[in-house]
Amino acid sequence: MKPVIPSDPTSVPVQTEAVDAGREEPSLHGEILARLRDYIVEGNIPDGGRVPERQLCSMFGISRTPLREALKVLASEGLVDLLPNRGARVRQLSERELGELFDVMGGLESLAGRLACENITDEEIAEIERLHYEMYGFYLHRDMHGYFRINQLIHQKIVEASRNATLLATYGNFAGRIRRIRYSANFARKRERWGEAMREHEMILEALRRRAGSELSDILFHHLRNKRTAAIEHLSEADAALSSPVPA
Amino acid sequence: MKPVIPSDPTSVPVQTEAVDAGREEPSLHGEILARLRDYIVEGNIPDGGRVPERQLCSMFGISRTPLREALKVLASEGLVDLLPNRGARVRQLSERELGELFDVMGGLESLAGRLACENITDEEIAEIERLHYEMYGFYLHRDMHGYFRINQLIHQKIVEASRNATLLATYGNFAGRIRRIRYSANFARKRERWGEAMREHEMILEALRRRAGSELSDILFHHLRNKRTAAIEHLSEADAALSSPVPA
DNA sequence: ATGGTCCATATTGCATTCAATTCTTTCGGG
DNA sequence: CCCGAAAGAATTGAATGCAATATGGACCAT
Repeated sequence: MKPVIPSDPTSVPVQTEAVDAGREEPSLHGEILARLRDYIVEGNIPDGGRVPERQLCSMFGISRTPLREALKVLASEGLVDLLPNRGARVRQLSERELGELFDVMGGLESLAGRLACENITDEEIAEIERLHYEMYGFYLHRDMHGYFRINQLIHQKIVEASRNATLLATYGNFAGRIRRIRYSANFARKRERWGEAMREHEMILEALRRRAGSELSDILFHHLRNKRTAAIEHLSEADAALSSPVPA
Repeated sequence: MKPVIPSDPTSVPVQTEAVDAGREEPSLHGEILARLRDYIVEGNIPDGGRVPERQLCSMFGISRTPLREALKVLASEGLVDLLPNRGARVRQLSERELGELFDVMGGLESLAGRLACENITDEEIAEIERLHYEMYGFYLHRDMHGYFRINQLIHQKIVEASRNATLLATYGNFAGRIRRIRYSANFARKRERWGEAMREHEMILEALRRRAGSELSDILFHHLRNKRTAAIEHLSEADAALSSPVPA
């Protein structure tokens, strides 16, 4: 008889099944998917550029199968286009699609704001207030980088306060698709837009304090609408400058 | 010589590449993906049931590779869960997740209504009016099946009128995830809810006529909220009846 | 009889392989 | 000198193969 003692108490088999909050994927495929997504979102491949299967395989040290699986997923997420027999290209957003994305983001944030008003705690509001004033500081100092960082954080916090994991995941998805666009330089020429955005954020905070769902919903949508307009104007100008580098 | 006349004006070669509205995927993988998704959405596999790779392979007459790719995509869409080394299971929605889904749907429809007010044509409104009264007829005759069919069509038309292909695609995605739940029998016990829903639809139509975006947005959200409540109550009752078939 | 261990089977994850399509280069003609 | 065609190289899409892990059942000990 060999009283096979169950290894030892410290290596208790963790219950990876009953996790319902956020399902984990410790598989190779999952890791590759995340890494490839980051790689693309971070802009390592130019807009419309090919996604070199073979090269990425050796880069990640894997075979083509898991990479191709990841590509299919990224295609369904809208990050890349899959041209039959011609490989994957990082999807370049037309002006129209960019506008559509911003509107959907607006809808999601609008929803998030409404739900947040139902569920947010006083502590979370206090935290957002803190961030708000921090952001205001960056605004006063004209620190665009700091401003945007906190700005994203505030929006993120609101979505988290909605207590809706599905919404959070969807929001993250679309945020990734937009993040490829560098709209950080938006306020470079449009100072007044920056002030406007700051005022909108005042309204957001104020509505959140009152937990006025419908109002916050409206404010957030229009906030994103304005963001959209600014982003598209910025993009158009950039395009125009590119197509005619030396205007007469 | 053969004066290759450009066929004829009716069969102009369609540009399948420059299509930005809805990109096509004529590949085998794309077809399998669509077929498998339908297969699951239509409920051919029980909730939480295994998705038999090999069996489906022979069923579709393909090898495992494209099927596995499709499964990865369906997992990212939230239709199935991928357990490492243990295969795919059709995702069973907890009550909480179902509620989350309904809320997100509410957010999307809310957005769609707002955008629709900006873009809808008089003809489209007239079409929705027609559908509305047709649905009202089904309501009067207590024809639930007909009612639900037109109901879905109206919501679909509103989303289409938003002129936002991204939103339309996302909406379809979530609709598929919910469609597995049979909530057709919702009004069976709750007649008053049916009347309430009908009144909400009156308000929807009325706001749409006036193109009152914010209002319609609000109405649609609350409409979906009520749908959500009804669906979850229905589900809970069904569960309760299942766990204690013979109440004392 | 019950609980646990061990082994055979089945299934999964990934790598490799092969056919098919596309891209590139080179050659010939105008 | 430029353009077009054709062959070769490279890349993609899908099938198959193999190692690793999970599943199911028989067997043994208590």
